[in-house]
Amino acid sequence: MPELPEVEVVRLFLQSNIVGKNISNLEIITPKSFIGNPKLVKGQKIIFTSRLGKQLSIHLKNGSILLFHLKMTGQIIVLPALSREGRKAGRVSFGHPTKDAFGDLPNKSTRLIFTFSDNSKLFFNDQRKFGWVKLLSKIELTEVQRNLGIDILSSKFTPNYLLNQLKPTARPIKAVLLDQNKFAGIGNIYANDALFLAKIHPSFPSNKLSIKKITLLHHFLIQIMIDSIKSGGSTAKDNKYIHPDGSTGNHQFNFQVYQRQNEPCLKCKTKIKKIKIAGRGTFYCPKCQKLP
DNA sequence: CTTCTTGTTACTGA
DNA sequence: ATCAGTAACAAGAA
Repeated sequence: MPELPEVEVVRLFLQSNIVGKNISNLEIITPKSFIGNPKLVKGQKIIFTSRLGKQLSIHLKNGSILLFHLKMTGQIIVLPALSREGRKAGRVSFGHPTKDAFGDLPNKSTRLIFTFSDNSKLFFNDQRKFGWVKLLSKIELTEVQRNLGIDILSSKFTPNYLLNQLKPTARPIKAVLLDQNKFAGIGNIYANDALFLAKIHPSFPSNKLSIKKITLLHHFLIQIMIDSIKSGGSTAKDNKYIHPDGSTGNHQFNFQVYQRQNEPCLKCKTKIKKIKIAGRGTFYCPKCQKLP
């Protein structure tokens, strides 16, 4: 569920809240969630964060990188050294379950716990265990990300790049937009809504789009990512996305067609349809997004 | 009980 | 070899 905007909102939070901290401990509750040698993160200082598509990097002092992929239900939650109760009582919460907006932590979905030297903590929660954290060298990071396409917010994502990626295939445009090897960061929410904004039918053959439509699509893809980041990302139905402080995003209130099947189109009142493309739920307005 | 959902990868078949 | 479709993964909701 977390797509480019959600991962970017999390990154911005981490950039201003955990950079400079030292990792004093890493507790692995679910082994499959962590790939690498956990001993190598201990004592490491966090230098900066970065993001490519849906992947979030935390760069450590020794040059290695903690790479996060939240997949569908991953969460990153940062708790200050003192819990709310702890602050009230003047006690340190260390060693005890910590209560907050999201309930007790660690909880059933907690897979990893990073503890910092100031006793604040970072929890990696992931209900379905599809997400992961990898400890990588710079070379390994390059290798892992070698096949990822251009990030939508990169200056290299130009109308011409979009055109070149759409040209070689007649697959439905929506399926092509979801291909992370072509474009890093687009997921189901923003693929559906960007196509609506550009008035393109999700089944339209990728290689048959006009230059005009491609230019429009390029504009709206960037626009929707920026708008969503400003709104704190999308906390949707059945979506586990929250900010690291436990608050929710607000872009779900701006959904155009995503998860709005049978509701009226915001532009023409026509009932939004739901179909399946490449095995994924696909939402569109049959009047605003016509096939030729 | 079964079916559906999601992002990504591995696999399968054309 | 290349491309496209789908099972698999996990857990919970409907």
